[in-house]
Amino acid sequence: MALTVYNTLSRAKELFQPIEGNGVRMYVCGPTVYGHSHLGHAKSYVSFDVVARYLRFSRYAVLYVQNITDVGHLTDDADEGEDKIVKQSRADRVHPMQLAELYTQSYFEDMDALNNLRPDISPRATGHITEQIAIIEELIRKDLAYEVNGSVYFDVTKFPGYGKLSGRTVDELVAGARVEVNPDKRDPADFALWKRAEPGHIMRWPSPWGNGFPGWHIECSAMSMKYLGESFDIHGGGLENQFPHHDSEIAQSEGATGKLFAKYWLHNNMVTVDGRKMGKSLGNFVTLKDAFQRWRPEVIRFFILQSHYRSTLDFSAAAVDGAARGHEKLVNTIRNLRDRRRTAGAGEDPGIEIARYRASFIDAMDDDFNTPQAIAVLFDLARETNQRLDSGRDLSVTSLTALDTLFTELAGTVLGFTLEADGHHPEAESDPEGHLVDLLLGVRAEVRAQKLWALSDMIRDGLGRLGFVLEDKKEGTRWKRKS
RNA sequence: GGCGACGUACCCAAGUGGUAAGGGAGAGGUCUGCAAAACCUUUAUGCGCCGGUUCGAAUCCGGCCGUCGCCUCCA
Repeated sequence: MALTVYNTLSRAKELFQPIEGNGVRMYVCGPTVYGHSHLGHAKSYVSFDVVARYLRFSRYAVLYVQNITDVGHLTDDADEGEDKIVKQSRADRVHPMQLAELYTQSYFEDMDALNNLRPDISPRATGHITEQIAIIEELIRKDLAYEVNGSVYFDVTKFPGYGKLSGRTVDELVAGARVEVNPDKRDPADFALWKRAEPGHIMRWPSPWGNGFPGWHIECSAMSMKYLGESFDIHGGGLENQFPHHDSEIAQSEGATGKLFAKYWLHNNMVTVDGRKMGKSLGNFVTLKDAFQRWRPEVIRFFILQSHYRSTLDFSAAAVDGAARGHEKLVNTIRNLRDRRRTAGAGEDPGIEIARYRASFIDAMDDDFNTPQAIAVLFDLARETNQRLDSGRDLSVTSLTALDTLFTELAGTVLGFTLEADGHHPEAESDPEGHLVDLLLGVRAEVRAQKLWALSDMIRDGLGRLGFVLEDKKEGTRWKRKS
């Protein structure tokens, strides 16, 4: 089977085929940095991280660009529209660039914690004003845009396909318009490419139309085409950005170049709370920094990947707790496997069909990145692995290593899980706390040899209260930190 | 009003024509001094409701009910 992806442009799953050879050029709409990232951001960027990881696993040469929007994201398109970063920076009494810097760093911190690989390029919108102006000039030259009072608007009536991504027509847009019509616009559906800066507006750049700042949509066109070329393979982003953002990107880019902009459009669905979208408007969002207080970042990642990227994911503490237990089961399996391998010799082969599991996993991922299905394969593999480990048979170090490699490849390389227990790593023991626990366990082993169970349980309960979980095995006692 | 999704067990969640994955929780059991971990058994004659097509439908078609998203900013 080959990789198929759901393309929003055709509203169907299509066979994935890069425009040129083996290279995949991929652009994903990054965050507007005026606040800490929340679970919704995590779903989007974990999803596309897995897309990039899986493409690389499938031997494509991926160039992944994800922008940082640090200017120009208007609260609306009317003249009252305000730059969200400017607005927040005024509230916080800091320079807009200071605010953008703070939340850019916060964003990377959170994404690193989630084990998302860094994009190959993370361009900033403010660093690409020249490129944005160039596109706007080209659009004016082609009569697809017009200047009014120092602002420039895209004329949607001149671009016949406007709305093709979201399946809208200009007529429908006008009929349902909820925004007061800006008198500068020729058509109510026209959108801003460049806005005149009012006196006192800090974020401003010189342009052929006077001092101003870029509109929201143009930065993605500028940065994607600069680094990926006029036509590239994948454009990703959140579902809610289909319109107007992505339709406008298509109009600007294809209007300027006359070429296909992006071949495949991938959109991830929303995180909901009690069935309602988690977002800034409703104020019902959970920041990642808060979530990480309660759950390990890897658990959040696991929770996200247990649903499909195109499905909504309903957040509740109970649901994440459930995911945490499932995640722990996989962690325990890896631990069981590695513990056994340390003492294994030239035993027998357990007869687990590694190739079959690998193929099932790939089938799932090939089907539009079906990570819930892929994780189900991992659970099946985990059950069979534990069965063999419990069977009492003497398993060979070779076969155990092969299983470990399989887990590391599928769960680790592709899905981005380390699946390491948070605690005892006998090979690399350098933390004093660990040595103290080991010391206590040595004492407890003596106590247990004398069958002084009350004393033994006292140590176990006491360590339990301090956050250490003990497991008495035939080979000795094992411990880990509570997750 | 327009456009688009979704509704699967107590919870989360796959499954787009062939007789309901996986995880959590619950119940019972094996192992254990007891736990923990792991394993085994078990938990939806049914996939919002009503019709239709078909040998066969959670999956296709029609209607209805409900929830949500987009049409202003949001991943």
